[in-house]
Amino acid sequence: MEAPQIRDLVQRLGAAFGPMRWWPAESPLEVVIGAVLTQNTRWENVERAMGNLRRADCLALESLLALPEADLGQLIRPSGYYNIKARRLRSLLRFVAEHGGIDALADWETEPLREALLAVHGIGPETADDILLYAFGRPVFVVDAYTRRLFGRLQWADAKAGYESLRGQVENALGADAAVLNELHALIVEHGKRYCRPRPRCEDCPLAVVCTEPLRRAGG
DNA sequence: TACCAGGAGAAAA
DNA sequence: TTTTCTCATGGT
Repeated sequence: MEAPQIRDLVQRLGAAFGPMRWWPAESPLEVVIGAVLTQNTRWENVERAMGNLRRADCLALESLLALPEADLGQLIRPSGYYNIKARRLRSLLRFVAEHGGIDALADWETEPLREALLAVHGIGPETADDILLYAFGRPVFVVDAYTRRLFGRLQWADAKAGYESLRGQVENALGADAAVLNELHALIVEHGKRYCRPRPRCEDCPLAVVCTEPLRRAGG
């Protein structure tokens, strides 16, 4: 994977799809919530769960933490894994509350904040980086299933490449530019949704990437 | 019916 | 240390 290739990818996908303006949320707290709910789950199902929270007037830190875990689980049920996600979400929200809320965390340096997020139960590297990039505007790249699949098909990285390796390569190539890293990840997801899943449409793909390998879960 | 989705942690090997 | 299993709803 070379820097000019990655910059070219941003250019081509940007020309094909236009600006993405991610993350699809109304506030940093909604980014935090959505980052947990979208773990291994279609975004459409996350939206159903977010809708339930909104209708229950539970999109604020205090109201969410006031909910019993079982009740929270029922509200987020459409996003799947609802028992696990209710616990993870409460762990994350407690972390936010204990450190003074979203605005207070915004004052943290990126690396300490990343380490602290990773120490929260249920927050792995992808979820932490979603939060860093889309809630706090930090220059980190999010490596997700779409990214692994596309980079694999472009033969830029083998399927076993580690999360930090891929993240580092992209960040080194594009520099510490949150706006560009934001756009690239959003464009990769858009590409995946339009041309890879649920049904491959390689004939229309602006990257001319062909789905050669079976459509199995890539990496982990 | 079977498979899959913008992961992460626990358990098993 | 690495691999496998588990969690779960909703769409195709």
